[in-house]
Amino acid sequence: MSKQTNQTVHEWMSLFMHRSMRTWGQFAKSAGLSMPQISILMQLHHKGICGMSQISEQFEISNAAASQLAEKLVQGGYIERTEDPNDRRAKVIQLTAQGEALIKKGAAERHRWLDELIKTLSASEKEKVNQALMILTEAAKKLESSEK
Amino acid sequence: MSKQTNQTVHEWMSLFMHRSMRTWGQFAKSAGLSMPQISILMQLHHKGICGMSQISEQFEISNAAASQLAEKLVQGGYIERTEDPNDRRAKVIQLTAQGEALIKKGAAERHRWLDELIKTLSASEKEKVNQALMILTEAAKKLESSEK
DNA sequence: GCATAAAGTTAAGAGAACTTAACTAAAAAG
DNA sequence: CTTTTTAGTTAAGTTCTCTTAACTTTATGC
Repeated sequence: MSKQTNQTVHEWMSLFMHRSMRTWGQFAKSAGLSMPQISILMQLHHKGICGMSQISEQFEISNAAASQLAEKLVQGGYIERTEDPNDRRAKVIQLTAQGEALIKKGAAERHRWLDELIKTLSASEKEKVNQALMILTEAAKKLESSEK
Repeated sequence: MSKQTNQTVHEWMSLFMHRSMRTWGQFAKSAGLSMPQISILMQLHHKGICGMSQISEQFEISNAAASQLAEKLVQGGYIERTEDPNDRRAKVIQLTAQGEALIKKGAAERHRWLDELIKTLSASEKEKVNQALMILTEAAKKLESSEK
């Protein structure tokens, strides 16, 4: 049964990923940003606030590269870069209101397809999907916090 | 209730996307390929076979760009480019065995996290997730075929 | 305190992905 | 059959990312 579930999850994931990656690429282009830039904004949306080193670790790029990407995002008004009060060598970055708005808009575009999908479901199917994804989200959050 | 389901789906999706995008980036780097290159391989994995024009449309790049990317993938042995027998102007590309293997390996790496996630679920939770994702996958396939 | 390590920035240059423009070859239109 | 359109490639040049190396500033180890 577990084998079965893995299979189902993988299939859904492939389908979903394929679609989402294209959508993000198109959105990035329309916003005039590159994928690496969008990725950093997404990371900040997810984490809230981040040190520069965390960025370079997460994306496996050098500090220099992270610094340069951040600089462009600061120039564009998407993020704010401030000194870490606990360690004056370190800088922390976070989304500005503009950056937050951009990511939300991108998410909304990606959501459109899912919403279309959900519309085609019956009420009981919706309920099943709802429950299942709540279970998965909960489990993912637990796993993530235990990883750290 | 529909509102609720949308909300749940969006939350799961954000979490999942954030993780998957990083994983793909890391995989691409470890394979010595760029994201655009990996994206094309994924597209081919999904569609099976593709004309050049379809590539440039899907990724919203010029024909020239698609052609250059394809050339590199041919050089690398990941795809095969042949003349379309129905239209000798056109070329079609498809994954080689090597390209197929690469994409499968990447998928497997991304699946690892999901499998960990599923392991933490109870049997009844697994069953719920299984059913729900089967519903979604089915709906997505229907939607996709009706779009064309 | 002084040497060493760590966080980040800057500069220079390599490499990749685009674009436009010019071109080749085949199909469609007339 | 000639003209025009379509599919794709090639070339030149631009922009962006990323790396290494040199540097600044702050923290840490002894």
